[in-house]
Amino acid sequence: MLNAFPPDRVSVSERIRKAAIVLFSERGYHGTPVRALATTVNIEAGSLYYHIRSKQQILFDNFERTMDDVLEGLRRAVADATGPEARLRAAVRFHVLFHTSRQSEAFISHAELRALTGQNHRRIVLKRDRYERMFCELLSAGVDAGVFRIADVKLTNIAILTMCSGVADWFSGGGPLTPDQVAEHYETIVLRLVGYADAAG
Amino acid sequence: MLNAFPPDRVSVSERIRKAAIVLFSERGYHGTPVRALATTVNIEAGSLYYHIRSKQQILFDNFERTMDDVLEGLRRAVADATGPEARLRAAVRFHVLFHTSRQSEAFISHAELRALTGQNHRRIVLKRDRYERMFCELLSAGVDAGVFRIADVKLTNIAILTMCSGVADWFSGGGPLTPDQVAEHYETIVLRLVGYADAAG
DNA sequence: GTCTATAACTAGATAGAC
DNA sequence: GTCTATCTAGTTATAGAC
Repeated sequence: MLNAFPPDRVSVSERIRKAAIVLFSERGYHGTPVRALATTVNIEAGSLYYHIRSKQQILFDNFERTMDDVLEGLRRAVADATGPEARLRAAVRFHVLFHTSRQSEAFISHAELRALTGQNHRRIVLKRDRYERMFCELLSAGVDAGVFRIADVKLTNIAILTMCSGVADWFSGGGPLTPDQVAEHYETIVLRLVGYADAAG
Repeated sequence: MLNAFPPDRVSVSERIRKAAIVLFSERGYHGTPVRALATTVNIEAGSLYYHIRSKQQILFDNFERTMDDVLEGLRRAVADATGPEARLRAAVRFHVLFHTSRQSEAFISHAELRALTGQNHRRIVLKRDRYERMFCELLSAGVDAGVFRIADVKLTNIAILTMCSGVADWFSGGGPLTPDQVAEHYETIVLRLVGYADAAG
């Protein structure tokens, strides 16, 4: 049987990227020496710099990729759904599944935001704000349509987002629940907390 | 008018502790050199070690103090309340107010858990687990009494806790809402998401 | 109780051989 | 494309003068 991508065909750059995701999520950016990255990909520290510009650049590239993917993913998820309930469900489902399937990257994307410097930090914060606004508009739409009862939309939005992003903190693939089951529960929970009329759960 | 504690009566140890809370929350434990602590309290780096054992000890002491206070606070908060609804309300209220009034400490207590070493880490995780169990029992009590409808108590518990702890991430004293108002909103949100019958909000 | 000086080590990053 | 060697700077922590 053909295998188009045997393990040793994976580029060193890609292996560095993956190693950084694991190490940054486990020990934090400042807690991870570049030598630890080098050891993980079985090269010497000096050799890393043939592939990377700086440690900060690895972090920023990971942020940008993750933010772009989550923004695009949310856009697609809600585009397929009609009506405030279905659209919010789709958004929560997507958000939760993203935070289980790309758990470490998602985790880094809020835990290590402080570690981004200057312009890097500003650029990522802008993308995060865009994501929050997209989510917030789903709530407002439901309120305007009279199907959600929300006292403070911005507060409820951030409450929902921190709750759903928290999945990246505690989810375990070896745990009792599959990503799908977690997503299902969170859909119910979120619909309840926005006061959706038919949210029996 | 007498002032029993003029600013310069505050011990250096105490000023180091406070400085660490601010710096660790802003830059992270690994992102904060001990020299930054020294600068903040206007002494030289070497002088710090007359007051502290190690940087790690500062972090651990802060964790232990914060965890002890939050555990004791939760115990008192629910002790004053009767019935599942009132007890859960009191718990959420306390949790949110703790995360606004002692925002930086609370923030560190989940953001920097990874930075604790060996036995320090294990001891704090045990306390965190105790807190989670105390909270979880409030949910179970409501389910047993037939006033909460919860499909998965453990999942709902962690969803609530991550949501409420998230307040330490985004709350701003200069923002539009007072701590009391945030607590009020969160009480409503939580009662809704546990399916409390009378949770009109 | 704070200082200066420094030990002992680690950090991120570069240079040049191969 | 990876190596070794190294630079410069920064790290936590200690020692001994004052």
